Formats: sequence, structure tokens, C-alpha cells
Amino acid sequence: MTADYSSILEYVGRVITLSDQEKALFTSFLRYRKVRKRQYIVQQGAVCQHETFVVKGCFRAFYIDDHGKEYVVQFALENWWVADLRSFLTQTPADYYVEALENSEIIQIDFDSMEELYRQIPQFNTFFRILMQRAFIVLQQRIVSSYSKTAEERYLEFIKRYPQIEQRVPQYMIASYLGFTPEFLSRLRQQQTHRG
Amino acid sequence: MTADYSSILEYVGRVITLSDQEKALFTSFLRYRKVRKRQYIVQQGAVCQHETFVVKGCFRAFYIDDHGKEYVVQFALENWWVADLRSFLTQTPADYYVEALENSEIIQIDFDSMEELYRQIPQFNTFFRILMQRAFIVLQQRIVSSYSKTAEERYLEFIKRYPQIEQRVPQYMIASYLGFTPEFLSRLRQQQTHRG
DNA sequence: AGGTTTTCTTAACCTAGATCAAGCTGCTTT
DNA sequence: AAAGCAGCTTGATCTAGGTTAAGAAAACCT
Repeated sequence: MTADYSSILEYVGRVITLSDQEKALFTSFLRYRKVRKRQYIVQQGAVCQHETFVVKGCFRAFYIDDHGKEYVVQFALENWWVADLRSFLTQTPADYYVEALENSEIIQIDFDSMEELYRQIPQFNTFFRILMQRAFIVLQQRIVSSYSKTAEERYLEFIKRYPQIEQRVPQYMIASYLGFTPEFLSRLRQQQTHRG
Repeated sequence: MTADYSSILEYVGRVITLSDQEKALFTSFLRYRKVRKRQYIVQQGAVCQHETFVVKGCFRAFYIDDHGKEYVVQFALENWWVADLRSFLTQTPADYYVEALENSEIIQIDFDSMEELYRQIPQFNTFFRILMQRAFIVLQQRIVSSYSKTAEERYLEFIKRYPQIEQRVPQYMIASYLGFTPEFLSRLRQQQTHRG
């Protein structure tokens, strides 16, 4: 298998500057993997072993409650990261599943390598600090929007902001991500087409 | 005014180790301030100039929508940070207000000092990376819980997790934080007392 | 200490979105 | 090409929580 790290190097390079030596060291910590549609890369109850960078394909992280209901926590497309972060950082059992929604190619780093990476190239602290700050801001907006907007407003916002996801994942997962039922989404879409 | 930085040094010291020299440099970037109850330290529409660490007192960050409705985004008690992070990082107008709910004492750092701090003591990248990771995890849990649990469940969870906040802030702000109305919270509390 | 403002409660009525159930469409798989 | 499943739609009915309005109780001045 060809392990092509150019995408992640390009991505990292947009935030921090690495020497060729550092790039080589960095990629030595990484593992390139292909996973097939419907395959899980994290399972509820098992420790999340890796941070995952999506090179190609699509994933969702989701939670299943006591009644067996699914809640989509996050989608991840090309150039996004996905993991059960709490599980990964504390090395304790995961709350979420992470599932491939398409045949995908990913780059993974495990916990020990991550620690080593921070030690050997401290700049990665800056990189992940910035990444986390951005992710935090987006989540905060998501909460406010879930409380201040109607289901319809959130749906329209979503398809505007993430048109690619709209195209690639089943509607019922989008409904779940936005916090309502597939039936209700179906009704919203009905209305949309009968207007526009 | 006595600028006592021991609380923030202790707090930072739990995550990273600083030399006495670094501690001195760090505190040289900080500003100690007292603010009175009802005072705003960030205003919607104005650039958020500082990251704020709460030494003593209590704050809330909140959003006001087009209809004039308030949504509490975050509370901050002793040893918590508060800001409109997006506004601070991008130095653009804030979405949220941050208001003192009690007479409070805070430690602030402005944008340029922050940049300088990261440059001169790179360890602070580690510090804020870890801080943000923790904050991210909490927010993700808050979203899942807002979709998977009833108002009552979220309320009980909240008072169990943050008993201090329950005591110190008006009920209607807690209702707002949890995503429902004060009237409904009142009903919940009624039921509670008529049971337990 | 009395008046004002803020917060909390109660009650009647209302609605966004849920639930349940059934049928439809279109992929896969053999 | 048939069968089977996964995803989407539609309709009837239901409910958690919202809204409006008014009064009660604290808290906060001066």
C-alpha cells in the first residue's frame, strides 16, 4: 500500500512550519490505513487508540443511549480529524462509535506516539491548540444554535455550511446530528421543494 | 490594589512546570482587575480584548438573538476561564456578552500579550492545548445530552455536577443554559420538592 | 423601613416536533 | 429477476415543553 502523507503535511503546514527533518520524524509516527464502508474505527466501551485524520472518505461519530437510540456527534470528511477525544486522552473506554460511511483512507497516530510527538516537536502543541480552539468555537455555536433556532433553520444552515455532507450521507444521520427525527426532516424537505 | 497571582500560578502549575523566572515573565503579561456585579467585561459587537481568569466571583457568557431572547452559553466561577473565544482569536466583533454576576476579581491577558506569551514560553501552548481539549470534551457531552436527555434529566445532572452554580446564580439563567424556560424549570422544581 | 426592581411561581392554553405505523423506492446480493 | 434490506415518505395522533399573563416573594436600594 502507498502511504501518501502529502495531504496531512499540507494540512499541518498551513498552521505551523516544519523542517524536512521534522516532517520525516512526524510521518514516522503515523500509520496509513484503508477502511471499508461500515467498518468501525472506534467502538463504545473500548479504548480509543488513535487520533484519525481523514485523507479520503467519510465518517461519523455517534452515541447510542440506553434505549438504543443513536445520536450523531460529528461527521468527518477529507482533512478533518475524528476520535473519541475523552477516551483517547484518558485512555479509558469510549462513549462513541466512529464508523466509516464510505470506503476511506485515513492516517492514524496512537497515544504513545502522540506524546512522543509533542515531546520531540513541541510545535505540535501549537498546532493542536489552534485546532482545538477552532473546534471549541464551532461546538459552542452549535449549542447556541440548537437552543435559539428551529429545526428548519438549523437544517438550512447545515446544508449551506456543509453542502458536501448533505450529498454524501443519509438524511437520517443529518437529522440525528441536528437533533430531530428523520420523519420531521422528511417533512421539512417536502415543504422546501413545494416552495422553491 | 493588591495583584495576587498565586491562584493562577497554582492553576497553571497543575498542568505545566514553570521556573521562577518564567513565572515572573508570565505574570508581567497579566493584569489584575476588580469588577462589580452587573458589569460587562465583553460586549456583543465589540472585539473581545482579553482572556479572563476568574480569581473570585462569578460570570456568565450569553447571546441575545434577533428577538431579544437571551441564551446562556457558559458560566465561569473561581479558576475558570471566560471570553468570547472566536472574537478574541480573530479580533473581530463578539457574539456574546460576558457579565459579572457577583462582585468579582479577575486576571486578564490581552491578545498581543498572549501571542508574546506563546513565543516566550512555548509551554503555554501545551497548557492551553490541554485546557481546550478538556473544554471541547465537555461541550461535546453537553450537545449529546441536550439531544438525548429530557429537561429534567439535564437539570438533575447539572445540579449534581455544578452544585456551586446552582446556589449562586438565578434559576432563570440555569434554565437558559440548559435550553428551556424559567417557567418550566419552576415546574420541575415543584415536582422535585413534592417527591423528595 | 418602604418602595422598586428582580426573580420565582402558578395556571390555562398552545405548538413544534415526536411517535407509531404503514407503504414506497431503490440499492445490493444471490 | 427475485428477495431483502436500508432509506425515505406520509398520515394520524400525542406530548414535552413553550407562551402569555398575573401574582407572590425575595433582594436591593436610599
